[in-house]
Amino acid sequence: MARPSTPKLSPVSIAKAALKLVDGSGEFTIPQLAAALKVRPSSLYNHVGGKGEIVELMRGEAMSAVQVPDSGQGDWREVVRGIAVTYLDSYSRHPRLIPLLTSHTVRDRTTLRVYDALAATLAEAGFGPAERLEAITILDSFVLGSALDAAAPAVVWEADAEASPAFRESLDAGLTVPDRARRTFLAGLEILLAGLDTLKAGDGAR
Amino acid sequence: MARPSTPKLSPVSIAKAALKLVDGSGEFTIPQLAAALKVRPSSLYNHVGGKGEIVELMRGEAMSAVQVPDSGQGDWREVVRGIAVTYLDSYSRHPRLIPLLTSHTVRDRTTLRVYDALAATLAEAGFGPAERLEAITILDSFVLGSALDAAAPAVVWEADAEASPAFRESLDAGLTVPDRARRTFLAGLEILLAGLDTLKAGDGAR
DNA sequence: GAATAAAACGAATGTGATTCGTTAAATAGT
DNA sequence: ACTATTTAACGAATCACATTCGTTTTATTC
Repeated sequence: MARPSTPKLSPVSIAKAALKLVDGSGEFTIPQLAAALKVRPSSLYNHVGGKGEIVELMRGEAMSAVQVPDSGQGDWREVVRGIAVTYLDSYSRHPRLIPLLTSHTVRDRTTLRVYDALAATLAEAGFGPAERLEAITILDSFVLGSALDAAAPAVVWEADAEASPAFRESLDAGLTVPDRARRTFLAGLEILLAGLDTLKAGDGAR
Repeated sequence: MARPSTPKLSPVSIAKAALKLVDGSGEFTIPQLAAALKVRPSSLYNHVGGKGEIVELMRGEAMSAVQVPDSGQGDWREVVRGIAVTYLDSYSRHPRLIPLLTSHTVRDRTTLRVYDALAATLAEAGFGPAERLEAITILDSFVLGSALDAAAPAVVWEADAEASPAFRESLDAGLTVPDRARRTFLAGLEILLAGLDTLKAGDGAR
């Protein structure tokens, strides 16, 4: 009952268990988590600093899958598209986690690596410094927003009695589409990729 | 001490006080809120159902500023642009509120009105039902993501030692730009507006 | 003017996050 | 091998928060 031969806990195992809870119910509590790990709540504090740190560990766990290409061969659009899709996918694997992450958006190593890769790719494609930042911000906003939308659809997905005909009709037509969120994301991404050139031609740092 | 001549509370006053707390510290608790209103915590429950409902009221309060045009005169881009900008602005007035909203799905009149207006405008512009939903989702994702980015800057706004040259250069060039977040949002919005036509030409309901 | 509803309060409950002291097992140092 | 130290579990205790309930007093309604 005191110290076991082989530790029952570790930061990673805690993060994984917490992630499973969040995937299931959208939230987690320390007692729940402890129960899932067959441990008393206080035991967790021998491995992690607190609930906030557990959230950070979950972020790391969810982002660990993101791989960025070695940079710069082929069309820049190809590279950026690949990064954006991977990025969204790793969010989408744990949709209910996203609301927890948005509370204190700390950027970790993985995320920074993504920005570096994007910046390098865009630089090579002829984007100036300020234009790069603009392009990255736009892409990032869209990915994050899309992930959020997939997690907790901004629209009530039932045709309310109060919705206008034009809108209800859209809901009826759109909701049957499988993989809707992802398809829509891809469509939006294409539009952005096609249009980012205008930044280049534009006024630079303004 | 019992029932006062003139009520000290109302749903709106509660929402406003809560909004003030959130604007300040990014969160709010019932005791805090009660203290700010010079009232005991339990008194709040005579006016609102619980903390979740207070969050919904805050959403309504933040959205109350959004005005949607009567629909359909002038270029649809003009109308959509106007809605998107107002939408972002009302989020941006209360940046720290956004994380609280993302947990919960929307059921708010005001917000629904915005979607209705968008749907009507796009319908008139020749977008089919499914295409409308796609366009709305894309725009909404971008606005929400941009608001989040403005709230808690996605990038660590100091050139980390670890950042690549291409990225650091971008930071140096971009961070001096005043009103950066908003300008970038407008640039991205233009790209989306210019590109949404491709959805129309596209495959419709697929 | 009596009955009812509204709006404040205080007390109490239940749960969650966190801290601390204790204990026993593993590990390191000699 | 023996001792000292660290590690990792536990239980008890604390504090804060969200919420409920019963009570009281004041408005409002009939």
